[in-house]
Amino acid sequence: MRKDIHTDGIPVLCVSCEARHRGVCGALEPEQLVSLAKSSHKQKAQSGTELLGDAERIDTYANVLSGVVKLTKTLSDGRQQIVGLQFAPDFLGRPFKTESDLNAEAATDVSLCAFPKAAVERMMQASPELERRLYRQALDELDEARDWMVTLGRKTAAEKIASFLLMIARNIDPTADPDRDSAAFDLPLTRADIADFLGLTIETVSRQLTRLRADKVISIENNRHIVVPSLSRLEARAGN
Amino acid sequence: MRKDIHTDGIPVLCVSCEARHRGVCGALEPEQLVSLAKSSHKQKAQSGTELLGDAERIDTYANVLSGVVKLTKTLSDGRQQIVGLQFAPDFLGRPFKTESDLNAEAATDVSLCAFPKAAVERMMQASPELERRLYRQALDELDEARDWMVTLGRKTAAEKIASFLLMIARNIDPTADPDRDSAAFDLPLTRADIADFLGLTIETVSRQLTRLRADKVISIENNRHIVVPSLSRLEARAGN
DNA sequence: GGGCCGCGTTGACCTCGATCAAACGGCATG
DNA sequence: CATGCCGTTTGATCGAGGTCAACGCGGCCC
Repeated sequence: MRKDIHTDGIPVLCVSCEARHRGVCGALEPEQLVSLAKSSHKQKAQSGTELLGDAERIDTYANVLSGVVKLTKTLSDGRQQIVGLQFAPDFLGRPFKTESDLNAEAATDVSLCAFPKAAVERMMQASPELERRLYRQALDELDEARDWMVTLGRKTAAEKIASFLLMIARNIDPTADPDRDSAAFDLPLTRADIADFLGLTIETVSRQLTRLRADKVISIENNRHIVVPSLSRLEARAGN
Repeated sequence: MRKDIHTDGIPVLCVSCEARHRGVCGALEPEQLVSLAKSSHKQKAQSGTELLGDAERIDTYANVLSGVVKLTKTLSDGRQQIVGLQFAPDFLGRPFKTESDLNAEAATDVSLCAFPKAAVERMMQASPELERRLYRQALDELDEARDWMVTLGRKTAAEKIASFLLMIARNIDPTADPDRDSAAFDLPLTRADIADFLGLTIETVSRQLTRLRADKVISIENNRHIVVPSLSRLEARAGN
């Protein structure tokens, strides 16, 4: 499934795009890939780095190769809301707009494959297949955003936490068997980030996590590592 | 601005698409329009009609010609959340998926211009310009969804109501001067719908509306007609 | 007319999650 | 080793918004 295409030793679009029908590889002919590759550069950013500021000009697109990127919006008085999480191999960018209205920040250490905006847009003109791929991702992100609207608007704190853990379990390791009933993973977000994602406070997040632990639905090691013995038992608490 | 193209007397894609860079007209050559027109049919639905059920097969797309369509998601215990509102001239449909995971319902009396899914998808293959138009709308809807996530997750009930009224004022009449400071309109939603949109209860919606009225920020006639003497004063309460 | 229904408002009360405050553990630094 | 910082947990209290209940108003049907 993995398509590591190399040009002059540079790995290009080098993620398993097929996993969730995302990313841009697979949409291009080899010679197009090589052409795009020459304008790309690999990029590392450690946790907390701002990748794109609000009201900043967008001049690059990027493929997330590893790690998690959080998209946030902030009200004038500082209240913050995470409006999206991008996992590998998601594509980071906003076509048809030159200015961003949100912040992109590395939630964990992140590696990216960045392209000049112009190169991607030229390639999009040339390859309807690429444009379609990006269109699909936009629609998938829209579906996800709408699912989260339900969580934000109508679920209790306990249900929000359960839903969040399920979402992470599903996204953090796209190669895992989708039919498995147990999972173990490191949380890519701090309690503060989780709170900003779910529209809660850190205290409530902490309390609900300890409650899930007390009820033996999860176990927690080192504050970050989560073990879920039964995903279905967790799902029963997500309120869907 | 208005492009009413008629074929055999049938008005086709007959809305002013340019208004908000939405809809599909303007993206097609006249002969393509005519071809699509032949497969289309105008459709009226009165308030409350379900246009598309959850888990139903999607076999038509439609352009909203007038009225408002609400997109909802429902949890198993009946809690409901509105995840999108479609105004004229928005396009209603979900490419690349055969099954819906949400409900579409006429919030007001609605008129639609419906197309068979297959016809639109054939046209999309033929016209990259049309696909791009739809891609743009998907990105716009994604931006809107993310804005609402902030509202749902981080704003108070009072701020939610103010934000909602502003959104309606901006969308209900796309021809209005964007720089005006006053507005008057009929609410396209019942109190229950507004509650489902904002993640509140009808009682809270009612209380916050009467509070805005008491503070002379709005006036209300017949429960539905809203007059906003100063949009900027309303905006000051939206908490952005 | 009277009764009913759908929609909206208002009041009294309660609960969930926010707020305020304190303390803990890990880790880096002097 | 003490010190401080950061992320997290836990406890005590408060309040915004939910819940429950009553009532008002207009339209519709008998």
